[in-house]
Amino acid sequence: MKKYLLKDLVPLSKPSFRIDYEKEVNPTQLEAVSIQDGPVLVIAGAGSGKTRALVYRLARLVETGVPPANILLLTFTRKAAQEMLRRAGIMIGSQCERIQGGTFHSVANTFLRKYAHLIGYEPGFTILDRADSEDVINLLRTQLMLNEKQRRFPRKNTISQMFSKANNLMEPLSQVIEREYFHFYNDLKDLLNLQNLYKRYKGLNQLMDYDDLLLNFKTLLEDHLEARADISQQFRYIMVDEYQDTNLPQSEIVRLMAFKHNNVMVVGDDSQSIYSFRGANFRNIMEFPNQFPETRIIKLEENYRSTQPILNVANTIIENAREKYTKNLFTRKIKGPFPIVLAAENENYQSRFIAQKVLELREEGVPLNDIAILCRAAFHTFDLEIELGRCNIPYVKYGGFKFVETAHVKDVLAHLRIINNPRDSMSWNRILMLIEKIGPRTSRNIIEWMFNNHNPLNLSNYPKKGKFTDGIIRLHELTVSIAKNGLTVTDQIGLICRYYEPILKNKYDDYPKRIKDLEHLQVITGRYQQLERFLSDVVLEPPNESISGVLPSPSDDERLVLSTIHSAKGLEWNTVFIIWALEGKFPSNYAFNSDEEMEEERRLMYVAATRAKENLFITYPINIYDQLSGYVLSKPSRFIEELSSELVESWNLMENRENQIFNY
DNA sequence: ATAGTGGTAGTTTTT
DNA sequence: CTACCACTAT
Repeated sequence: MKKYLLKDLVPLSKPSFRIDYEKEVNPTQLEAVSIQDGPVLVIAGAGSGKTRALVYRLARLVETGVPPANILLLTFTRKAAQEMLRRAGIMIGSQCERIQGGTFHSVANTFLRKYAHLIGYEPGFTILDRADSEDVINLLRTQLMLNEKQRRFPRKNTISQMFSKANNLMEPLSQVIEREYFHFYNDLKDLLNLQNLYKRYKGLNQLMDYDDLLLNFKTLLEDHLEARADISQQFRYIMVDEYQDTNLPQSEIVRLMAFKHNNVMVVGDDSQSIYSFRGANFRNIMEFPNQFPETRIIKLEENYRSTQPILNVANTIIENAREKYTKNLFTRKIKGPFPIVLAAENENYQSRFIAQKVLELREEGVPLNDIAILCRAAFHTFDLEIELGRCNIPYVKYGGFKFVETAHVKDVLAHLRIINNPRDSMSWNRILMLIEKIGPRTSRNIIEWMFNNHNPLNLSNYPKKGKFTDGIIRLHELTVSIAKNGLTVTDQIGLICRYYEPILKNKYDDYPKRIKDLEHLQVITGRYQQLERFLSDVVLEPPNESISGVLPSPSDDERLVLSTIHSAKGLEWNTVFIIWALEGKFPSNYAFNSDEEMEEERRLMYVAATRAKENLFITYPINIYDQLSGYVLSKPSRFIEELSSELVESWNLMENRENQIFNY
């Protein structure tokens, strides 16, 4: 008798997917992708396809029937979130856009406005960026007359860093000062006083700084069960990218948001932790399984990005770390050019080398936007930018000063802020001081008068007259005209600019450039219907490009990338140049105080090196006089000195009449 | 008393 | 390029 084999039943519970996950991701990635419930920790080395894993998991969750609105994706920038959602959307169709995504700060902002009343705030509160909060601190410091003392009181940005460190580590200020700012320990009393005053000021004026967004959100979740339950139910699946760079308040927020279900997947790489100045600690990632007991841990170690010679360099850099990390990268791309280390005589030679090499690479077919110049600090590229300008090489710069941080843009924004939040006396102060004959004293008098007895927006009644009276009346007319209903944000900015332009021309010699910036700002507002949304976004998700990149034709998309290493996180290029690999620059002078900081510099170098796919150039100028330390810097970065000659090729720069570069 | 100005020194990394 | 201080002008 013939036997006929009956196949196993296809289990009903196994849904059929449109995407063939087995084919699209490797077995380890698949494991991460297909876990649906419970806490998961993915340790993902550089270039190991962690974004891919996240994107496929998003798609898979949606395919199994999880409503997109119930998924939250927390990333470092909104751009990263949007990119992942876009990719997931392409695979499975449109509904992915309903997945919520963004930074901790932007999610906190959304819910703090929704539940503002629960923690004693109005939904229209103003968010302070770093410069704003420094301004407030400065104002209060002057009022306490702390800067008139004989002894040296810390500067405003130092104070703000102290406060922020205390918030992000959730430690008392005294402890932070004792450990990291011991030389100011004598001022502890005044600093504590100032800290209290600062808190009170923010409460009275409906202000929150970056840290408040996190801490107030955490408090909201802790103290208000109904809010916590709402939020936890809404986000039944939470994913967090770059988990090694989250700090204590952030990990608490994750824990609280997930309290109903514990469906949390975090992805990170302990050897890429580069934000300890913001309170992040790479050991936190190891704490995750303690916070969520049933955690499954998955390690992604195969690198799909770089060639073996580049990985050899990267692995060596990280192997020399004091503390051992959890993995070692390998790749199947065995062959590739050796990374090149190049010493230049001075900074300008370094710049000229890069410009020339970039043009050569372009000739060979590498598009400009597949080449990046990475630096430790944004100002390290100043000389290079001049050289690129001379050679007509278009570029974008990421990191460093942003255009929303420039004085003229802040001035205009301050006028908008008082419409949205009339109690924001920091912005009032800023715009009043722009009026002629109004300085700190008069500004303070006016603000006190406004808040004590009168409607803040009715400025023109200010009883005291002076040379400034005309100016006050004009400001009042402006506030009335922009507060009218039915105006778009763009209209409002237009009115402000008309009022502000004469002031601007008076204040700056380079006003034509600044007027262009303001026009650019007006264009950006075209996307916004709500003033409040615009004001939050400007602080939380500012256009990442620095000033210099904004102006030259943005339509031209083939541009060389200049970026700080911090801003290069998560990105990759065919060719990467790491510049200023010099003791004192990279590692930075500031890192010589402690081992921990030096180790972070090392991880920074690791991050930089692992951005490269094919070509890696590490360059440094020698014999540079550093005004800051008073030393001549001439030692190549320790991270480069450690690399043996089998790992890298050394080049020397020589000049001949044609300025050609020869292999040494 | 308060506003405005000019000179000098110090400049990391980001939400 | 900005912060801070000292000085001058009103």
